[in-house]
Amino acid sequence: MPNHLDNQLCFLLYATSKEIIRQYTMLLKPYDLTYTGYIAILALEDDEQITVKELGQRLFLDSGTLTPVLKKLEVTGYVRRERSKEDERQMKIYLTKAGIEVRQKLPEVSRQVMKQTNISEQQYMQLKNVLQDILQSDLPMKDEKLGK
Amino acid sequence: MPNHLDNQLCFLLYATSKEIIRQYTMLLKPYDLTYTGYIAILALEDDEQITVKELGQRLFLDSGTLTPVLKKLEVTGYVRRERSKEDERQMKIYLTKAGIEVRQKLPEVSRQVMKQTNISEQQYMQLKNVLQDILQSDLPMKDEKLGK
DNA sequence: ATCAATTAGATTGTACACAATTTAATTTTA
DNA sequence: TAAAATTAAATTGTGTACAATCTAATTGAT
Repeated sequence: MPNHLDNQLCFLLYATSKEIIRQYTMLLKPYDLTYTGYIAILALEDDEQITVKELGQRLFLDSGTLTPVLKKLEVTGYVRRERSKEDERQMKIYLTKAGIEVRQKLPEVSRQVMKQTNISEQQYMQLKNVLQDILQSDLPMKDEKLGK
Repeated sequence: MPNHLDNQLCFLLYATSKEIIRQYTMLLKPYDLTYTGYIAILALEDDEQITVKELGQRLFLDSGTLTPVLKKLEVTGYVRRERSKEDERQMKIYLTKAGIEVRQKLPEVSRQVMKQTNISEQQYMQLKNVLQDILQSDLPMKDEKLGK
């Protein structure tokens, strides 16, 4: 880690996040899942039907990212997508039986990656707390010109 | 933050990293810089000529990502790229005068983003230490099948 | 010196990420 | 209630990421 990047917290976050996601990506390949598909499946409850919008809020992703991911998960057989009858604009997303089954195996993947990072329980909690703080410190959105 | 993602440290890292990079991206637009271009410029020293490979090691990026970024920085006028005379395979990258100038303005961008995240000095240091630990805990590479 | 291995960077292909636009459906309002 | 505004999802366009392949240059081993 060199020179001016030394004190860049953002760069550390960015690089660490990428490294860890690479670990997940490798371990998820046998399930035919990418990291994005993985978090989408984790975000769905067993008997829940949610819209793309709500899923996007949980994952901090928009329809531009989610639509192709969900289409691929549908082809793979882990989710189904159905036009809502109450509001035809909405797509209802839900896990298939295969989706529920694969999700049960996923905690093992996560455990394995965490083991590799080799961080202590204390560090884990510190990290979690700080990150949650930052994420909740509602940062400005792209159209957030004038203060509310 | 919902259900099974609750305890996912990786997801927190991923989401926080994206949010902060979004802040940078907005503030970097006036300089015609993306976040990737920004870290590339930060990684270059004033009178240094480094290869794409070495820059990639500093940034955890490969030539597939860096080549187009560096070409764009060249068009914008912040860096120059020259074939090395000692080894024609290598490209030597270095900052132009404009690149050196813009880099001097960049700490202000970083300061502004950090201010928005609103984390304490103590949290900043905690975060930095843990992330450095993880990043240095050399995680397996893609071809790292057999030990050692 | 020659041919095989290695290396650097570029290119290709796949998969996000996200802004901006589009389309269709729903809601609001005059 | 008809037109205007809003909304949800999809689409389009740009810019990463990264694996895999390719090309050209260099190094190594005979």
